[in-house]
Amino acid sequence: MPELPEVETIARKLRQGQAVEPGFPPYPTPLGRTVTAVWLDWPRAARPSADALIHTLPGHRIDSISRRGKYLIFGLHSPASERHLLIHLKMSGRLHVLDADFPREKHVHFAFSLDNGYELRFNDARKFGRVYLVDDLDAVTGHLGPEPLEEAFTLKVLRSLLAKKSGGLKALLLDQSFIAGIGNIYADEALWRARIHPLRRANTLQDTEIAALRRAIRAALRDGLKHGGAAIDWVYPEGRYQDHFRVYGQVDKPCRRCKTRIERILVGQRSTHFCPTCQLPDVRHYS
DNA sequence: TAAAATGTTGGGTA
DNA sequence: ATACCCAACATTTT
Repeated sequence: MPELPEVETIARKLRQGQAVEPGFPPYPTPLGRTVTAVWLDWPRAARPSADALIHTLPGHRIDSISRRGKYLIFGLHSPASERHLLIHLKMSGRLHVLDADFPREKHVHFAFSLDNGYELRFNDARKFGRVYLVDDLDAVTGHLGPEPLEEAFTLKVLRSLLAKKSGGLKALLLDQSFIAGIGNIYADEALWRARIHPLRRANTLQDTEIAALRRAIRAALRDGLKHGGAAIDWVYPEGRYQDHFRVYGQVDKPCRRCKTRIERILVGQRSTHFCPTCQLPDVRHYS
């Protein structure tokens, strides 16, 4: 579900003890708290296993909350070695910190009891989400491409990444090993900002287009972050970025640059929205 | 009722 | 190896 801006927003709110979603009460930050017990009712989501989480996690203190790509990372205090709890929200995952006395909602599948009477709960209606307990972070996040908002994501880096790929750009932007954190919304928004057609082949971009794409990706993600992410429906009912979409879900609405009606096509089973005028396909270079 | 949904993975094919 | 397609995962919502 959530993409980079939404996951980053969740990480920030968890660190600060702010309600992740409207209607939920504030809570003390889980930072510095020790996990005292693990409850779960959907073992298939646990990696390497439900047993590993239940037996290993209690006693560990949460020392940091961060993000890599769309993964939330809880850094655990572990004198001997590094240890991390990672959560991928996939399509419908939500995180709440609530008083342990507060009844667990229907779709809560993991509850991490903390030493202050609160629980970190993973609510996941579609059950696509995953929870990992690992020593080596790279075992989970090692395959991810660069973080698009970091300094290291330079024009040079993007240029060399694109040069190796001959497929269409939309599919490539959704590939987490290419760039980490972009999903269906921000891929479409970035391509519109860059004025590049979603089916344009990656290795046919001119240098000015590569620069535009890099700026567009960063601008779309930053804009999303600025608005607290996008709330599409019940899945992530927080954020206002949905009020600023240029193309995502804007079928038949006028393009804000040229007034052409926004179109929707299917690319690799995913809805793809674009302006057929501003993002004109270059007949020599698109698939 | 059918279709679609902010995501990933694994299998098959060329 | 790369690209591309499809099914699968499981549930809710329109």
